[in-house]
Amino acid sequence: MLKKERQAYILHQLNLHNKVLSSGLCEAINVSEDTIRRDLQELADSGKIIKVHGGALSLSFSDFNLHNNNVYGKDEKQVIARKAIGLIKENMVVLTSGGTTINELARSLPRELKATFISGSIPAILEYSNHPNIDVIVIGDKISKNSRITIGADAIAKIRSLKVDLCILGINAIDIKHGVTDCDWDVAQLKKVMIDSSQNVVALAISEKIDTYQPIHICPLQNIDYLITELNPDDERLSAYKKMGIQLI
Amino acid sequence: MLKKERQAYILHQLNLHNKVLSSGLCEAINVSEDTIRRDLQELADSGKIIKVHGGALSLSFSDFNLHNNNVYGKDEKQVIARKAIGLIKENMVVLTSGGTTINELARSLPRELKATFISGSIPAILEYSNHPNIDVIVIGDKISKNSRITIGADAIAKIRSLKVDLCILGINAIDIKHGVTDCDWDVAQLKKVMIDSSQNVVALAISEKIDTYQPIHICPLQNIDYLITELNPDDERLSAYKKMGIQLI
DNA sequence: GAAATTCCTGCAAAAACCTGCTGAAAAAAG
DNA sequence: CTTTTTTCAGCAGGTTTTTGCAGGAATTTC
Repeated sequence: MLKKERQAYILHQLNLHNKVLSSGLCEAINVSEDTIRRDLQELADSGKIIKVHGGALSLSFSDFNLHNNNVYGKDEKQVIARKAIGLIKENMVVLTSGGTTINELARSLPRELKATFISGSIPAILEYSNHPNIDVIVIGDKISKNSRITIGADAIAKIRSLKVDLCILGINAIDIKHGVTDCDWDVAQLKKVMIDSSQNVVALAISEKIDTYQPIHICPLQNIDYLITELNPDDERLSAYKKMGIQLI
Repeated sequence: MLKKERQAYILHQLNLHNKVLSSGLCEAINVSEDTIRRDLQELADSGKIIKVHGGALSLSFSDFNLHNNNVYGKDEKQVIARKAIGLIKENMVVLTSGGTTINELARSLPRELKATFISGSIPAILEYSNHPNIDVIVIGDKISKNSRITIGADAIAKIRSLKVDLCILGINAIDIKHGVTDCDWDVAQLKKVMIDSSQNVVALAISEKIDTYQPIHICPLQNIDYLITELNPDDERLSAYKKMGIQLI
């Protein structure tokens, strides 16, 4: 493994977990601890990381004002992201919505995964396009300031013209009676079309959104193939959804 | 195997695997390691790859952390950005290309400016969408890893359907004889269409790109209305362009 | 305060790099 | 069609980078 490559790997790990251990890295990359130390030293000298005894910390650890750190429920979302990644197979075409859970997913994609991602979410696109093996297709239209995704007739028409393998939605609310619901009309329209254009639909939600609902209807539960939360699939809070035929992960 | 052929092979391998080893290449192509080294050197000089000790990496490796911080010629680009902002009037619709100069422009836009920006450049879009008073319209299509802009037939068709007030291009090379030129075919196509769809065209270039040219033609000097560099408009290096009727800023 | 890590310094071997040179091949000129 | 010029690939040498290791200093932890 080349030096730059190693350092990129370290930075990536650091973005993901906010900390790395020298010991862990030299294990993972299979080089001597001295080499890791020197890499960390270099990265620290160029101001990309904060070196500490035994490893290093990400910069965003200190200035906790930065975007990805104060995401609400970050740990849960990382768990969800990891589970969702398991559903993405080689060379799939995947359509994703916006939202912080999706961003977490985008950031955690393994380097070696080859796939095509289609999205209108600016933060997600940015993450996807950092990945070397992922083709990214952008849904164009006007950007909605709140949600940082493209919305409008063009976006909807474009999505409608697709037929992809997998659709991964970060959802705002789901319950037995109303199905999947949302609070933003434009976003809801988009999600509807995304569901129609996909073979399989995956819903990502942290557990506190389970059994809640919002004013705008997106789809009934029948349209959802997988529901991913940070909970164990056997958790009783999810049993009702299992009965509806949704696969829990 | 010819030189061009070899280099094409290297680029191909690089697109495929994101890294190549000098040793591996000289094995595969069956030439001496020096030859490979010289090829890599050339490709690196023309900015197509990133050369590292032991081989080379694809451009998509350049982590955006590095992108934001040590942009080459950053100070000059900030000067250019400030000048360019002077051309943007209230409620204008502005089409912008990609490139680090444009990113600098996007970052420097005054908070109170109300306008609509249209672009396919991911970093630029991100900056625009941080601004409170700017409407952002995204040109959708597949993302080119090298340039981080959307390219393709959809993007071109979309741009062709527009007619905007101002088009701001970060340009790669300009000289009296060839006009505006570039080294990336896809990018050149986009810029051509952007120029056609705009009332006025502004070219941004740091002075060292003045009087240079690249293989792919974009437009003759007649199509350019304004040329902005970090130099004083009266600088003698620019006088030839003034004579051609281009307004210098 | 002692044991265990981790860190730093210097060193040496291996790998990769650069420079200048040479002869061969291709391109341009006559 | 020949001569000249230019470009190209390989080689020799000397230099730099990278990496792992050893031994001692510094830091953490219990």
